[in-house]
Amino acid sequence: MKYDSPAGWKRTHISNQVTENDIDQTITLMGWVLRRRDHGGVIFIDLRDRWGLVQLVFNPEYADATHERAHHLRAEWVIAVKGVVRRRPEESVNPDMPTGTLEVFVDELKILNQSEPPPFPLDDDTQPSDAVRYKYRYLDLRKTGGVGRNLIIRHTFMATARNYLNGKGFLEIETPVLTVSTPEGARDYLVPSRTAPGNFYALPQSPQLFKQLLMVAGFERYYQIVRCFRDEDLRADRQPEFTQLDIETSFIEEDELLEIIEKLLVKIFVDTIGESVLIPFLRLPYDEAMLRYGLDKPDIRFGMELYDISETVKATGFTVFRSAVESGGIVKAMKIDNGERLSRKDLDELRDFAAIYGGKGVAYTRIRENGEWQSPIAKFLSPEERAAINELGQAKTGDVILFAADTPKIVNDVLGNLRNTLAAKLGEIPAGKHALLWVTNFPMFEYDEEEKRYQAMHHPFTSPRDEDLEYIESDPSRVRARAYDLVLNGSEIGGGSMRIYRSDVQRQVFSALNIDEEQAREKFGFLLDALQYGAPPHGGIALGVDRLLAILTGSESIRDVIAFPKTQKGACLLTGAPAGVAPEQLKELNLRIAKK
RNA sequence: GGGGGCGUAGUUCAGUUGGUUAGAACGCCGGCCUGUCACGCCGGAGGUCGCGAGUUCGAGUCUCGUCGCUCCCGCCA
Repeated sequence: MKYDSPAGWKRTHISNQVTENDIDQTITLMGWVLRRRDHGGVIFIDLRDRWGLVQLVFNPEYADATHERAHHLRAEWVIAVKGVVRRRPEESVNPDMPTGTLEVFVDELKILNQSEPPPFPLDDDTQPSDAVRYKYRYLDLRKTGGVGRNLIIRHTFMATARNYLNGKGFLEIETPVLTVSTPEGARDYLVPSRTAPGNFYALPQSPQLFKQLLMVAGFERYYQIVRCFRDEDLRADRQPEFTQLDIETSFIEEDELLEIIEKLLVKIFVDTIGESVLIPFLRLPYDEAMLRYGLDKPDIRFGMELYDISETVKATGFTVFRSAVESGGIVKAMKIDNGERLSRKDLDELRDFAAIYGGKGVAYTRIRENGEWQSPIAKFLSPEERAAINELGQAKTGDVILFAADTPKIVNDVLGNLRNTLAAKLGEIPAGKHALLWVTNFPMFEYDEEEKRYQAMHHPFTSPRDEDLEYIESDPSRVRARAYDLVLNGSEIGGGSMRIYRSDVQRQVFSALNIDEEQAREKFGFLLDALQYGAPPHGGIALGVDRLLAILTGSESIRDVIAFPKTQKGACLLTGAPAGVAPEQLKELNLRIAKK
C-alpha cells in the first residue's frame, strides 16, 4: 500500500460544516476512518475529525479506481478525500447524525497514513479499563464522545475566565515553577540543584507568596491559570499536579471580591454548559455549616440536615449518649423521611460506615404511630427524651432517625459523610442541579493534637477578623479568619482570604502558631521584608479548575478533565513516569540512592 | 501506612461445587455481498486465566505473597 502526500490539497470543510448549502459542490475533507461498511460494491466510510462525523460513499459506478482503493481502508487510517456533497436518499437518512441527511460521493482518495488496529474500538459503546485508556490516552482522547470533549469545555472555561478578568483590569502574570520549599502545608515536590549541590528547588503548592508580593509590587489585580503541585496521595478529586485559577486583588474587601467571582462563575456556567446560576450565592458561616451538615463543604442540593441533641440527652439514662456529652463530645441526629427505604440490613451496616471515620457506630430508630420508637435503644431513653428528639427533628410516622455520639469531629465526619452517601443512595440528589455557596468565617486556628500546637486552618498569611485580634494570645480557638471557601455540590472548588498586610499582625499570628522570630525570618523572611515596604490591604482566591470542570462536565474523577493524568500511584502509564535516571545524571546532581 | 473492589483472547465479558481440549461478542485475517450506518453472510487465527509460591490425583476456580488499575481512611495549611 502506498502512501499519498497531502501536498497540493487544502481542506475546504470540516465535518460539521458540511451542510445542505454545499449540495453538488466539490469539497475536500481530511480525517480518520471511524468505521467502514464494505458491501462489495458500494463502500460507506464514517469520516471523523475533531468536530464530528460525515459519511463518505465510494461507488464503483461513480469512481471505479477510487472505489478499488477504498477496499483497503481500515479503522483509524488517516485520509483526505475530494468529492461531491449529495443529499441522501430519503430512506437512507440517519437521524442520529448531525450530517445524517448528507453524504459525500468521493472522486479522489489520498491515504495519508495507515494505523495498526487500535487496541480498543474508538466508539462510544465500549469503555476500556482505566489502565488501557491511560496507556493509549491519545486514542482515548480521539473518540468523538469521549473525554476529549471535556478538554474542549476546559478550553472554553479558560478563555471565558481570561476574557472576563482581562475586562475587569486584571493582569495575567506568571510566577516561578522552580521556587523554595516552604514548611507547613502539604509535602513539596523537590528538584535538586546542580549548581548548588545539596540544595533543592521546590515546585509550588500554590503561588500564594508570589501573588502577595505582586500586590506589594502594586499590580493591584492579578490572575494566573497556574499549575500547582502537592506530593500527597491521590483521590478521585486529587492529582499531584493540578490547575488553579489564581486571583489576588488590592484595596477591596470580601464583598467586592466575592461578587467579582460570582459574576465570573455566571459567565463560566453559561459559556461551558449553557446554564444560568443565580447570584449572590448563599453565605453560610462555618459554624452553621458544621452544625447543619457536619462538613465545611456542604452539599445543599437536598435536605436531611443534622441537628444537635446534646442538650436533650446530657443527663439521659443511655450511657453512650450521656458519657459522650460528659467527656466533651456531642450527640447529633439526622432524620430521614420514608424510612422504609432503609432496610434492617442497611441500618446495621451503618456501623461499618461509621468505622471508616473512626466512629463506633450509628444508632437508629424508626418512628411509628404517635411518635413511638421502634429501636434497639428505645428502652434506654425516657419518653420525654424520645419526644424531644422527635420534636427537634420534626419526625413523623415512618421516618428514621440516625444518631452519632462521639467527639465533635467524629460525629460530624460520620453523619456529614453519611448524609451525602445516603442521599445518593436514596435518590435525594436532584439530577442536573448545581448548588453554589460560600462558607465563611472559618476559624483562624486549628489545634493539632499530634504536634500539640495550633496550626493555621487556611494558611498563616490569612488575616484574622479585626474584632477577634484581642483573643489571639488568650484564646486562639476563638479567632475567626477572613477566609471563605466556594462550594459546589458538596465539593470545595475554591478558597481564599483577605491577607495580613501589616507586619505587626503577621508577627502576632506567627507567635500564636509557635513560630518564633528566628524561624519566621528563616522561612518567610522575604515576605516579612516585603510587608515593611507599604503592602496594600489585599486578598484573593484560588479556584480549583479541575474540580470545577469535573462537576460541569459530569465527570466522576478530575482525571477525565485532564489530558494526561496520573494514576492513583502517581504514575503516568503513557510515558512511564516516574522512572529511573542514568547514573551520570545523579552524579551531576550530587545525589546517591540509598540502598534498601 | 491501612481498609474495600477488580484483574480470563487485541477489547468488553461469561466461566456452576476444584474435574475432559477455557467460551461468547466485537475486533483481526481470508472469502462473498451495490444503500449501509454497531451493514450482513461463510470460514479462520488468536490465551503464561496479572505474576510467584502453596494445598490437591487435578487449580481460571481454594490459600498465601506480590504487581497493576480503582474507591475510601490517614495525609492534602
